[in-house]
Amino acid sequence: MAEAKITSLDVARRAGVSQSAVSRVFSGASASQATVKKVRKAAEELGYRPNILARAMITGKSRIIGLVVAYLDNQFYPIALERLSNALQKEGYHILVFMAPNAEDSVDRVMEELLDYQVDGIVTASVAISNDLTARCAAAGIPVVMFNRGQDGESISSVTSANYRGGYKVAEFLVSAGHKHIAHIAGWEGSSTGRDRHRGFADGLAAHGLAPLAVVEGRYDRELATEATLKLMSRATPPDAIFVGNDHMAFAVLDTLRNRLGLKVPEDVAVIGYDDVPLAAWDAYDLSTVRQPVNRMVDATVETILGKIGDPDRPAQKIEIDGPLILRGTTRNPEGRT
Amino acid sequence: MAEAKITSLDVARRAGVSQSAVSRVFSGASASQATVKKVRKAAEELGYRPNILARAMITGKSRIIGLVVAYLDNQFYPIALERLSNALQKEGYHILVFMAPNAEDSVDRVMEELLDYQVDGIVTASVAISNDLTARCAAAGIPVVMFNRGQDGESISSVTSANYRGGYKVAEFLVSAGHKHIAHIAGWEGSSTGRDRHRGFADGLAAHGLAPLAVVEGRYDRELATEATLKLMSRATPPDAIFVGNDHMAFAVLDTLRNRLGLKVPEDVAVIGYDDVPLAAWDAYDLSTVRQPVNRMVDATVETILGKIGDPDRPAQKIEIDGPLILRGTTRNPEGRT
DNA sequence: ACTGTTTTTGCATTCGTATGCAATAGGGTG
DNA sequence: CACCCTATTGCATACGAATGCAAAAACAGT
Repeated sequence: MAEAKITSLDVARRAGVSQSAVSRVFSGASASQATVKKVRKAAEELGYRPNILARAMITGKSRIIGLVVAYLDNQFYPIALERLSNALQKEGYHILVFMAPNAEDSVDRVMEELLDYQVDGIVTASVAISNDLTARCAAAGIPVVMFNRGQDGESISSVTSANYRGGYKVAEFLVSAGHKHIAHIAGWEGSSTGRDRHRGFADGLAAHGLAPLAVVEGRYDRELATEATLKLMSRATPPDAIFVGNDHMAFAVLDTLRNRLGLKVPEDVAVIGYDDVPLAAWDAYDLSTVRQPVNRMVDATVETILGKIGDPDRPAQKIEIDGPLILRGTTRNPEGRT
Repeated sequence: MAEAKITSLDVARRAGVSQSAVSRVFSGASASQATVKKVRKAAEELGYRPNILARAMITGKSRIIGLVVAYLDNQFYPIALERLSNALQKEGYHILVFMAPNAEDSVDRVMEELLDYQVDGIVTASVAISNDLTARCAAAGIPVVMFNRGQDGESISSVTSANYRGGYKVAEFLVSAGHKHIAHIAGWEGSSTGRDRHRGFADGLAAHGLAPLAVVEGRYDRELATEATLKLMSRATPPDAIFVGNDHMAFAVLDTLRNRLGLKVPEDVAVIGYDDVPLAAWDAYDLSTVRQPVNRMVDATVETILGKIGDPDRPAQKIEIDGPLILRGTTRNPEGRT
């Protein structure tokens, strides 16, 4: 059990050079061919690898990005995480994960811990952060990007899909398909994402002189979505179409409609979700939905955060990426449309 | 824009004590009531928080656990990750995520990077590691726990469910339900998990004088599972029951049977999966499956890794946790059984 | 060959915190 | 009040790598 801690000094000695030479070889600074070769050889033989933490202390760059996320049971997030991690890994960064139990202030507490780790940047997913915290991060010079969530204020970057337009598209489509009684099981009014989809949807209906038959908040939760569905369908005039705030809830809605209520989708009720997670394309659900282009959202997130790390003066950006309506089996197509 | 880096020295000056005093207050060493109060106050006012990386350099403990994982689209893993992260967070540890693109040697490369971060321990999920690497970690004194995967050799800890028994149970159940032509869409013979389930299953059938009708490797992949299903069902004698290596594939199998082939489950074919991910309980699939008790597996993982961090001499443990067969709608019950 | 220029190199210091050691203060006892 | 023991405190150093600076070496030009 050789508790071998091999340091740059060990390598230096073996290669017959100074510690600084070793450092320069491994941090890509200038060094002569000869030393590079000697150092590489010695390092190889000793199994030396630079200590990232020590390096971080000097340079002030830890090459760690903190990710704050509330839950991973909605398939959208693990997939985003996977992509994000891969993309960052390619740039030499890694993700330190922090779960933020939904409570509001827990996010702040968790973010403080995050700062203790001297992360180079923070990505928050499906989570809101206090202005106080935002300011703290800005003061500490740590870029923050909100993923799939926006927030007021100039200073904070965010990457979302075009939620307002998405909601609007859904409304237009459902109207054009001849639906008259259109309900909405909303996400959560406390989230920009949910609000924007809702607003776009309502405006889209209004443009055709309609209004939502009813709006119930589902808070991105299966249970609540199930209840909402039951409630909606037991109305005197039940909806003939339901726009659901995200796919995760839409699956619960479909389960409820088909199995619990024995209804036909889309004949009795049409359903449209939001996200287009992989599961939406599986036969069992075959859900029509608005796609959030995860890859492009992730790319934009990486680009934004790394950009800001590289140039702290870069202003905050609010990026919105448009995604198409994906029509599958839970909607019926309007006349003359494919 | 006050690029404020507040250090323990700043706090010390403001509190009128030495830097060591501040350090002792924050690292829980002994200090008088008076100093603790003064330091706390000064720290509060300045917004001081200890720099974990600097601390890590001295103590050699980073309070970071590396997680190596290959993919997150099988719901089992994000959920395990969520639980794991929460459990570790409670103990003051955090997870640094490394995606290991499936290729064999990429795991090793990724683990090397991991070591650069001076992690206190490593958890690998659904991934195998070379003996060389195992040795390196042992030499560096870094505990490794394999989650949901075992490996030969004394020196490496692992936490799995009782896969052999699980496979065995499935066989017994299917036999008792009167099935005669039982096929297996296996996981991956390169994984202990897949092998054990397969072996248990085969032995279980053998105990009743039966043998699998056919075994096809699905490699935990939807596409392959779909192909396998088509292939199985086009045989002269198609199976009347299929045991699928995990739920993720089983969903593809169900989609194929029901939608593509128009068959009835369980009337025409019964299906049993493995894992019991949340989705298995959703109405659209309602999949009978063997439960892997994620919570207990995660608890065992945390306990093992932290235990080994606390006491490096603790021997490696191979923990197996038994999980029940969960009967839902994709199997028909044998006579006289609930 | 000599001077001027550029590249390489080593020395010494730095990052922010923890900790062994010695000095000091505090507290109790007779 | 002297004495001893213990609890606190500050000083100085260490962790491992990066970097400014100056010395040394390599190179170029005439």
